[in-house]
Amino acid sequence: MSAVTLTPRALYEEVAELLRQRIFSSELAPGSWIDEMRLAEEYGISRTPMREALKVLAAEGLVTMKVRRGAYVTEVNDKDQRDVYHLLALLESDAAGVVAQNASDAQLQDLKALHQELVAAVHDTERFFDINERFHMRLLEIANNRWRDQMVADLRKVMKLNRHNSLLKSGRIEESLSEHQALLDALLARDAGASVQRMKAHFENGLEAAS
Amino acid sequence: MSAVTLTPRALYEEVAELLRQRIFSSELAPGSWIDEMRLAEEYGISRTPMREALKVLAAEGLVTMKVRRGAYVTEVNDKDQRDVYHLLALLESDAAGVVAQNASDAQLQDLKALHQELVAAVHDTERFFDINERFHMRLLEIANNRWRDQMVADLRKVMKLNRHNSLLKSGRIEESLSEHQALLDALLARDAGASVQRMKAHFENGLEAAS
DNA sequence: ATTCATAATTATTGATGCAAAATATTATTT
DNA sequence: AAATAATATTTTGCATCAATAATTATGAAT
Repeated sequence: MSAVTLTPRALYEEVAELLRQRIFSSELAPGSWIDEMRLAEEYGISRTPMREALKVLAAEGLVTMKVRRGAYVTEVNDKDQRDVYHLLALLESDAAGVVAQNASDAQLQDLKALHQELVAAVHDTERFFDINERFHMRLLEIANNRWRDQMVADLRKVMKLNRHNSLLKSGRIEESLSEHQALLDALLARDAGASVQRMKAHFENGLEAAS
Repeated sequence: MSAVTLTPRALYEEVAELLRQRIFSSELAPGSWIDEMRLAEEYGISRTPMREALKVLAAEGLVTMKVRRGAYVTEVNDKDQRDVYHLLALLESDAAGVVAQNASDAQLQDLKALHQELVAAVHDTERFFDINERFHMRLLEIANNRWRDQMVADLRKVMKLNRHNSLLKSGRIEESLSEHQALLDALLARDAGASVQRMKAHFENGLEAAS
């Protein structure tokens, strides 16, 4: 009869997540106006948590607020796409350098294990993307800078706004894998400079593929 | 007699700015609970815009929301301080590299002019800090990446939380000036690599001084 | 006397209502 | 017929109100 605490997160957090889904699925198209009242009714909630959710998304860069004109889904043009990519490359390659220098042997082995999972999933696209994401996240986690984690998370969300989505096109799996291998080698050799360069190269190739 | 309400910003934006001031002045101390009702009464507003303002600050990292426990001023320990500094150095030094490569001659002259103002203000601490800030902002503006601008702005706000505040201690004005000079030289020579290194050095020295 | 449970108080979170502002539409005048 | 002004409708934004959850204090039982 346990009346479970049905409030793991606040309502506005819950709503923010729902809105993210609809934005990423292009159900809410970039540039389009967000009818907060309509959505609130649809979800069966009031406008207050809806507006708070919109402000959270605005902080993440997914929506932009115009004074007295409400919320709009952020439009990312090609330049924005490149700019965000540039920053992701910068932040993650720096993280790679930090990991090469400071990670424990156990942590490096952890990354190696993840990479081997990646190799095994080379023919399962879905799974490959998933593990790839986990590899990058694990690396950031080891780099141990919560402020960077937050920024990378936000940038990755913005990245998903673009139609040529994907930090990884399906045609690029083999190349991506060999780039990962090269990165892992540099990390295991504890070569910070090489790790930074390899990660940067990994992103630059990714951007080219996305254009 | 035009009592124009002239709403440049929404009320919650206005309130957010007021709260920032009180946080930076340590009137609202790190770790302390923010009594939203009391503050709303004090400002003579309702709790709705106050709560929206708090969510904006939460997005910036200045306050942290705890579920069903309200808002707390973010505590930044020494590691956080170093982490944020590290990211600022990374982002701004990258910006310096971009400027060295892509800025127009007129834009570089603009920076040079600002630097000369800086030299002239060497004995006016207040003014020196102000112009220094403008130099960094101008450089970012020229680097022309709005996502980075947003991140740097947020990081600088968080930086101000710490008691050993200052991206620039007053005892370090002369050193800081010569570092700026070296940076400017690299920029004018359009040497991207050197520009990155000089900016990074500038920050690393700053961190040392702050510890 | 100490611990556990229950009740009360306090503060956050969600809903509803109202006013102001902006935009669009219609009517009137040139 | 076109342009400008006025009105009406739509929507944001702020305030008030109600309910839920958490913490603290008090009382009872071991």
